Amino acid sequence: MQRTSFGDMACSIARTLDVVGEPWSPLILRDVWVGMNRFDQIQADLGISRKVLTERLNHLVDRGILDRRPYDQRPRHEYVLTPQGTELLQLLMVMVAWGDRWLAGEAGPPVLYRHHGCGEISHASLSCAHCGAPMPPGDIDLLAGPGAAQ
Amino acid sequence: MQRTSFGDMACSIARTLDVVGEPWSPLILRDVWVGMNRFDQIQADLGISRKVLTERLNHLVDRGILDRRPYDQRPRHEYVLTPQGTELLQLLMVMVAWGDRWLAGEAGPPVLYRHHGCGEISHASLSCAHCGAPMPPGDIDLLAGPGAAQ
DNA sequence: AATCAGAGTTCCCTAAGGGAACCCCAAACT
DNA sequence: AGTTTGGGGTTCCCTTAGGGAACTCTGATT
Repeated sequence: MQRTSFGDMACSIARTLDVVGEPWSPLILRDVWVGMNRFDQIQADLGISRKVLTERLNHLVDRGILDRRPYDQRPRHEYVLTPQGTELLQLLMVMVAWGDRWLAGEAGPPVLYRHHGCGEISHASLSCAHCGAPMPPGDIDLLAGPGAAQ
Repeated sequence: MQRTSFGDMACSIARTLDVVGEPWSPLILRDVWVGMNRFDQIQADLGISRKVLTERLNHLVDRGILDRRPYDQRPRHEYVLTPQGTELLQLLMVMVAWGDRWLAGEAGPPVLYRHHGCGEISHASLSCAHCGAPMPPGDIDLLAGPGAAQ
């Protein structure tokens, strides 16, 4: 489709999209997260075309999000999250929180999250990494950073 | 490209992708967030094809993320975030945090976030909406919810 | 009347996704 | 030994979405 590459933009949103912004990628990460580590498992679960799944897995491995490792003498591998990939799960958690809130409808959320810390069903919300207080989008000023484009 | 629709899956990640998962959509929201509210502004800033921008804007308006409103007697409109759209910015903030951490490189992050609450340069991290403690992805149990597929 | 500017349309071309069939390889039957 | 099985992909063709440039429409403005 001769798609524009986002990787070269001076924008961390665009750069992140360059890694996991392609169709299916977040869903593949979700599957790996919940223990579907093998090609055929993921393919069957998502109903994704095998061709596209191959492309996405290769891309995620290339970008350091997934690790491909053998689990048998035969040429069999499974995919696991790298530390970088594990941190990406935060993005999925926020998507879940938003989707649960606005799109779950009558039936309610398809999956519930229980927080180990307090043992309660909950969801993710954003807080300031510095002071720990809530940090909604409106409570932020944007300033040019060192990597800003000229 | 006869793309599979994610909207019907019993998964809040897939449903959220159905709203903002298409190429460019998060970047369009970012632009609107920082005050680029008009078609030509966004088009010039992103370098997106006008055709695709039209499609994306219509989709985001249809899904209740943006509001299209006139600002002149002439047929001129600008796009603003709805409450639903404003909450989606959390997703962008997490993308920024991740991209800043893993992809900013030597130059450092292109944009800095200052939190109103504490006045410090910071970034978003996830906490439990129930108890307020940090909630990394590993500290969560997933349980079937009421809207789970059979 | 002619021009202008914002906000799209239209058209063509290329490339990406879907889908089904096919392939490769090591192990496990028979 | 020969065949089957099953994971993990390739290959091929078809359709459709994105890129890009040109064109249009509509009220101002000159």
